[in-house]
Parts: sequence; C-alpha cells; structure tokens
Amino acid sequence: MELSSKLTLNMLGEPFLLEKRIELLYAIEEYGSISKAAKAVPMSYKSAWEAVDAMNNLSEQPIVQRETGGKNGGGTTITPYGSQLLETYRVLKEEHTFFLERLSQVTDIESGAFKTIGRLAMQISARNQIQGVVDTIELGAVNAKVSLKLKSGNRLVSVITKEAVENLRLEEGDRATAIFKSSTVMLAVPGEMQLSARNSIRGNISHITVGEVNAEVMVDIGHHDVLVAVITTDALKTLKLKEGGSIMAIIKSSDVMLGR
Amino acid sequence: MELSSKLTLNMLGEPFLLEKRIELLYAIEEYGSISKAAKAVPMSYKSAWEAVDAMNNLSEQPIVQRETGGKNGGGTTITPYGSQLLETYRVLKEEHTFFLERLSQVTDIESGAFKTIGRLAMQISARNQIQGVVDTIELGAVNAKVSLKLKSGNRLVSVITKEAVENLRLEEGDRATAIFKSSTVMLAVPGEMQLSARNSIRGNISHITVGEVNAEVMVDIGHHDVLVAVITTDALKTLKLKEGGSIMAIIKSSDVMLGR
DNA sequence: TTCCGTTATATACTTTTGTACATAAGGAAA
DNA sequence: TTTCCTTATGTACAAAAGTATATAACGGAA
Repeated sequence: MELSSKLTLNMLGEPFLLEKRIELLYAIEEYGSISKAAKAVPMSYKSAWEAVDAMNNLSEQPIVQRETGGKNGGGTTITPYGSQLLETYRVLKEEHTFFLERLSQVTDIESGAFKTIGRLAMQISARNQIQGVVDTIELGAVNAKVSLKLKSGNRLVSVITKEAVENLRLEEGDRATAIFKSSTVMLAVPGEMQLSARNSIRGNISHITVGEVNAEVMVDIGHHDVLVAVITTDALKTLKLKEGGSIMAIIKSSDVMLGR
Repeated sequence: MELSSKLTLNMLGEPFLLEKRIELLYAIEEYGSISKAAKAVPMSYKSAWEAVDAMNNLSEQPIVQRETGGKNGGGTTITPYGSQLLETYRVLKEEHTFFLERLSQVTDIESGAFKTIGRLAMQISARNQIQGVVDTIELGAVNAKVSLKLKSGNRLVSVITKEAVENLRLEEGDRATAIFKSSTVMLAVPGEMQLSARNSIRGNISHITVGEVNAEVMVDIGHHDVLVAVITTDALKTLKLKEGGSIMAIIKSSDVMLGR
C-alpha cells in the first residue's frame, strides 16, 4: 500500500503545468520541434500542439517560441522564462515526492496511526539547518549521542533523547539535518583554548551584520555550508572579528536537534 | 497561480482510495445504501457499485458490508475497518493539503526561488512541539520576542532572530508551534522562588520514567498539551516528584524555537 | 520557382469513461 | 403470496479525450 499524487500547477483555475505537459516541454527542449517531441513522448501531434498552445495562452510570458517555415521548416524552442518554469516545477515536484515518501513512512496505514512527532510540513525558525550523514549512534540509558558527518568533512555531535532517535528511526548512514539556533553558536579565535563543548568547527567569516546590541556573523565552513552566529557587538570587538578572518564556531552538542 | 494535487492510495499498483471514492464512502455511511449514495454524490449507480466492488476486492479486509434483500431491500454499511481507513485518509489528506499550502507560500513561482529555510517535510527530534497562536511580536534590533498563547491559556515566549520572524512571515494571530528540547525544560516545585526565565508553566506530573542517570517527566499542562522534561534522577529525588503532583515547568525563552 | 519540414487547422475515427435503463434475484414483513 | 427496495448484472448510449490523417500556410535554401 503506497501513496501517490500528481502535482499540478493551476493558473486562473485552469490546469497549467501537469506532469504530461512537463514531459512534453523537456522533449521539445531536446528535439527543437513539437512534432518530433510528440513522437518521442509519445502522444499525437494534435494533443501536443494543443497542450503547448494552452500553456502559452495561460502564461503571462510565452513559454515556447514557435516558428513556421524557414530553413528546416521552422521549429519550437523553449524560452528562458519557460526553462525557469521547468526548473521551478522540478524543484516543487522533488519536494512533493520527498513529502509523500516521508508521509508513507510515518503512517501505519493498517492501524491509521501516525508514528510521527508533530506536523510534517513545517518551517522552523532556526537559521542553522545543516545536512549530513549519520556517522555513529551511541545509545545511553536515556540519551543518545548522534554524530553527523557534514559535507565539509566536519563532524557535528548531537545529544538527544533515546526516544527521539527511535521516533525518527535514525540509523547509521541515514541522511539527517542538524538544527540549532544561531544564538547557541559561540565563536572563538582559533588555537587559544580547549573547550568542553564537543563541536568546534573551523571556518571563515563570510559576512558580519552589526546591530546595536547584537551582531550576526556568518561562518563559511566549506562546501556551501554556512553557520550563523548571533553574538554581542562587545564580543565582536573583543575578538576583533573581521570578514574573511579564520574562526572557530562552537556549539554545545545538547543544543543541537536533529531532523530527517 | 496555485498548486493542486490529489492524493491517491494505491494497493498492489492499482488505485485503491481516491477522492471520488472517499466521497462515495462517506455518502454510503450517511445513507446506508449504494443507490442513495450514488444519487447524493452524484454518480451513476453502476459506477458507484463498481467502485465499491473494486475497493472491497483490493482491500485485505472488507470495507463495506453489502446485503441484498430484506426489510428495506437490503443495504450497505461501512465496516469498522472501513471507518478506520476513512479516518486515515482524512488525516493524510489534511497533512497533504497543509503541505501544498505551505509549499505555495514558500515558492515564488515567477522567479522560481524558494523563500524557505531548509527542507519542508521534516521530522524533528524535539519531543516538545506545542501549538499555539501568536499573541504579540516585539521586534528588537536583532532579536524578536514572540509570545505564543497556548490552548491551555498559558503563554510561552520565544526569542528568535528578527530575520527568522521575517522568514516565517509570522504575524500576530497566526498559528505557530513552539519547539524545544526536553533537556531544556527545568522543573521546580511551585511557589518557592522567582526565576529570571520568562516561561514558567504550571502543570501536573502525568508520568515519570526513571533511568539510571536521567529521568523523564511528563507534565500535563491542560487541554491535552504535555511537556516532556529530562532531569537527573538526583534532582527527581531532591524535588520529591511524584506522579499526580503539581509542578512548574520552566523554559528559557531563548531555548524555544518556532515553527509554522 | 521548387523543395522541404515544420506549424497550424480541420475532420473522421477510436478508445475510454461514465450514464441511463432494464432486469434478475434476494429476503424480510405485511 | 405479495410487496418493497435494495444489490447485482448486462446492454445500449453519450460524452470526453486522444489518435490518425489530410491539407494549407510558411519561409529559407537550392
């Protein structure tokens, strides 16, 4: 028993982008003509033409440019606006597919019970949400220590309750997301002291936003992963932080939540 | 421009539960017969009968019980198993609808950009996820203080960055979820001391699980809202906590994240 | 001018899906 | 036994959606 669902983008109440049409657009992009694309999909030329026409009419800007006559009899090409739309749909669909997978996992269809904790589609205020792969899980009596290996190679340790690990059905090798508030990220100049905190990650300051009381420091830890720390402007001055400088970001493992 | 999508439950590759069929099942539940239900939906009797037959064949256990002949000529009723399936579908659909709404909000279809922070469909390890309504938002230079009014009437204050408030597009009156780790919940016997922590919520201990080092205490704060605190077993003894006892749960506002 | 492959458009056909309607069979109650 | 209303089943019909096919118009290149 599994879930399925097709994503449709509507415009003025009319269906606008559907899976079949998207498939056609990709074929047009590849072959440069509606007729060849129709054969490739496959569908009849008439259906294909009507679909393209409907999309072009519904859209604010044209999605494809059609030319009749000419060197090779003409042809049809996707406009930059159309490409953008294709890309948008791709991302939306990916997110949707991911959601359905997660929803299936979380549901016990026979009993109708939800094994999840909390709502599924939620945005979280935490600025720091970093993906990684579960490296090791050490189960204690009540707590569990989960080590996440980030793309940058750094390891980030999270301490959560054992029950939370079970609820998430986390296992070594799973992809997971480390979540922590920017206010829990401390900064230190490298090579000075040894801290008890388990997570200390080296990076470079990519941006500093100074406020009256607090300042926001973005730390690039490599491979497009960026941490955000909020510290006092006093601390900023004391540490003499500057954009481009090297820095250690320190996060208590008990401040790190996990998501998957 | 908006997103839409219909949720289908498949069984052995065949469509099993679809929106139309669910509608029909609800009508059968109401009228007690396929023929009346078909009129109400509306659809032809034959379509209705075939839909019901297909579902009953695909399902492990029968979804409806059909009887021909008898006092009123017979009739069709939903089995308990069928009711359960209806309820499951209802919840799944609700979650799906919510996801689509959120996905629409988060997407700027014209530019194809995502205004979201992080992935949408995520489960979070935090045990404490409590729904409420945003009461007040006080914007500071960098931080924002958001007060959430819970079903129980209690208020829970969260301090997050101003930018997070903007990203979530939080406004007063919005529903939101307070998220915090069980290890950040402290417990105190009522009426003893005044704490600096903004959030102190009175409740009753509904359950205690004692481990070797730590203990998990569940605090019922009313209206089916339950907080989970993990404290040391030492603290448990010192405070002489017992199930049923009255207690204060204390949470630092900077430990509370928000989701919506 | 002719040739070519395409878009644009119309028409006849096919397939799919659902509707309308007729009819048998069931079984309790009057 | 008759009445009643339903399930169960088949057949003819209708509407919608897609296919196949034919043809005009187009415009650059030979």
